[in-house]
Amino acid sequence: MLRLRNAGYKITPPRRAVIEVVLREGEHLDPNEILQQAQAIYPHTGRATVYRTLELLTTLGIVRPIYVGEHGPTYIRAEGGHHHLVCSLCGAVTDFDQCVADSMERELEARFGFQIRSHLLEFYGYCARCRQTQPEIAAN
Amino acid sequence: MLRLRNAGYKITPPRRAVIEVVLREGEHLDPNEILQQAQAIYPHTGRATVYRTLELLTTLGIVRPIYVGEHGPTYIRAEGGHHHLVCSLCGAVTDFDQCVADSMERELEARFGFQIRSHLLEFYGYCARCRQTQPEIAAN
DNA sequence: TAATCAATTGAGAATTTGTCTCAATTGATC
DNA sequence: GATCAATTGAGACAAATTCTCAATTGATTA
Ligand SMILES: [Mn+2]
Ligand SMILES: [Mn+2]
Ligand SMILES: [Zn+2]
Ligand SMILES: [Zn+2]
Repeated sequence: MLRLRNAGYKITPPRRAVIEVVLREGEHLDPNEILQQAQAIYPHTGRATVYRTLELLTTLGIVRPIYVGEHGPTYIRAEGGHHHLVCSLCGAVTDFDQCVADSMERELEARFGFQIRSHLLEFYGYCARCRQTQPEIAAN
Repeated sequence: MLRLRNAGYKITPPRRAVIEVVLREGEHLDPNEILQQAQAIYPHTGRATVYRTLELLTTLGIVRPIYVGEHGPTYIRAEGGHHHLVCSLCGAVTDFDQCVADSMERELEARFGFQIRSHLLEFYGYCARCRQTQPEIAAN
């Protein structure tokens, strides 16, 4: 909200709604779900505006699209870090906490002149359940 | 290739083509680009087959979709790790080498019964160039 | 508070992506 | 070389995303 205003963008009802929805804790929502939930808050919200707002928020580093599991992109808050264990078979995503990435930020910023705002650390493999049900694949 | 055969799948010309294209070093290609390049190798390659092959390769943990920059999903080889610095403004992706993620694998595997095959570590923020050209946004 | 105006919006059309179907083909095994 | 389930591609279909443009509105100013 403040970030938006500071960057010179207007605060409008549909933008408020989209932001509220996407920043709700623990959500990994696709654009359609975001549209639905935003309309529950501000009924007039249009589809195009949802896409436009997601793009804007991404640009401002407030949300981030992640592509995981079978289908389309999903959006999560960018702030801080996200740490996922992703199953390549069933697409299940498990969050975990402790993360060792912050220790690298300073050096990367110095080396590349990059200003880091957040990160995403994902491990890919096979979840406990898929290892049981489909050992042939997990094995090889 | 061996992974495919071991998992009981046939080795076919379009599959070969898609694999060759996606595994080419440094490529982050979307399905359409993959189709184009695969057709340069094996002209008959069809769109549906590209999608089917990408899904299969993802399932086998050979490639991984990532969602970076403005538009749709992009595919990269999964093997080992990928380490990206992603600019939220211009979408530029810079690779870097040293990574501290491997040190976490053992513990996560033990804790979640998960079999880890690879990882993706991405830092988001603003690249040196965008910090210069659009200080208003990078600032706030 | 009222006027101003560039930014923003939403409906629907248009386009782009991704999925499905099914008859024809083919890789692997024998 | 014969066999057969797996795979393929064309094109229909469906879903996701972007575009267009007239109408509206948030923020700033008088
Ligand atoms: Mn998460
Ligand atoms: Mn890369
Ligand atoms: Zn699983
Ligand atoms: Zn940049």
